[in-house]
Amino acid sequence: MSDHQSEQSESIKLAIREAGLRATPARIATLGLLYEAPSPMTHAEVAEELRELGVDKATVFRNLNDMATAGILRRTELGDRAWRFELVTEDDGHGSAHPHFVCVDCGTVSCMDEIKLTAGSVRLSQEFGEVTEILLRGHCNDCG
Amino acid sequence: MSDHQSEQSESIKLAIREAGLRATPARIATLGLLYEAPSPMTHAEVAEELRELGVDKATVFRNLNDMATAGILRRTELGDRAWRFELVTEDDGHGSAHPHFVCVDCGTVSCMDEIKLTAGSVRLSQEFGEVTEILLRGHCNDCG
DNA sequence: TATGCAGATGCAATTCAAATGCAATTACGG
DNA sequence: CCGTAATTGCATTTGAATTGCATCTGCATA
Repeated sequence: MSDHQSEQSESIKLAIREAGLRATPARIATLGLLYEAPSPMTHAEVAEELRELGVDKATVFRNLNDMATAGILRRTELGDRAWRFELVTEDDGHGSAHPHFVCVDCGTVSCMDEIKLTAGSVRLSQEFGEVTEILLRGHCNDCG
Repeated sequence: MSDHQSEQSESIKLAIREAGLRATPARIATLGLLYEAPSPMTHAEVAEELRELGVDKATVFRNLNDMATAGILRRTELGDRAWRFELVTEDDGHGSAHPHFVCVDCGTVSCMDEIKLTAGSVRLSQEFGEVTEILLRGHCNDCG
């Protein structure tokens, strides 16, 4: 028991450093937030939460982008012209075409490990290039 | 032979009016453009093309949005914070899931009319919700 | 064919997320 | 504990997208 908080905090710091970035309070708080969040958060949402900690908007923006670039976060755009960020967990790291379902209403991202293209489609898709991501977007059951 | 141009122009006008909008030069030109386009165009791209005709940016923006709302155009967001528009054709039996390939390097968007999910995947995807868009992202052949 | 007007347009101004420049601050390897 | 490069705060800038408003115009009607 006892120090869940600091344990989590420690592993968060670790993750940040492993990504080649410094473990600053703003970044730790950001990851802590996203860890609790049930769905991806926007720049603005994170900034709002961190403002009371005295963290500047621009810092939040830079951190989210930097951590996304570093691979700790996933950055998605759901069609409302606002970037959303969520933690990238180890178990969704698998390499190539990795299908996700994104609800354009609530922003929830679900992994669809079983979804596949037809064999013919896979062949056809190779004529366009190397597919690294498959994204299905729509309205999730919770949002109707 | 002869007046292909005006024939097309006429059917375009028809389509606009059927959607409950007025067939103005700007709209006719917009649809003409999208008719030729091999893949969806952004607000900016259309505006750029129509500028030489003396059409204002704002007008292009409003028209694209209006025609999308009216159902003549399909408006999609491919993850790069730019709305893209393409004609909705009758034979778009795939009114819903219409696959696109987006090159994450050069931003080129291609239509993938033939790409399909396996039947099992379609069933599985319905457990998540109503899929309105299928997006494949990756590196196109030109970008390596 | 002439006419009225709701719908459409052009232009300017505004909005708002996102990006940037720079000086001050801070994490952290040594 | 220090030095330095990364990070931050604050102000400013960018840039696509949207809006307000006065002026036009497509087109339904007489």
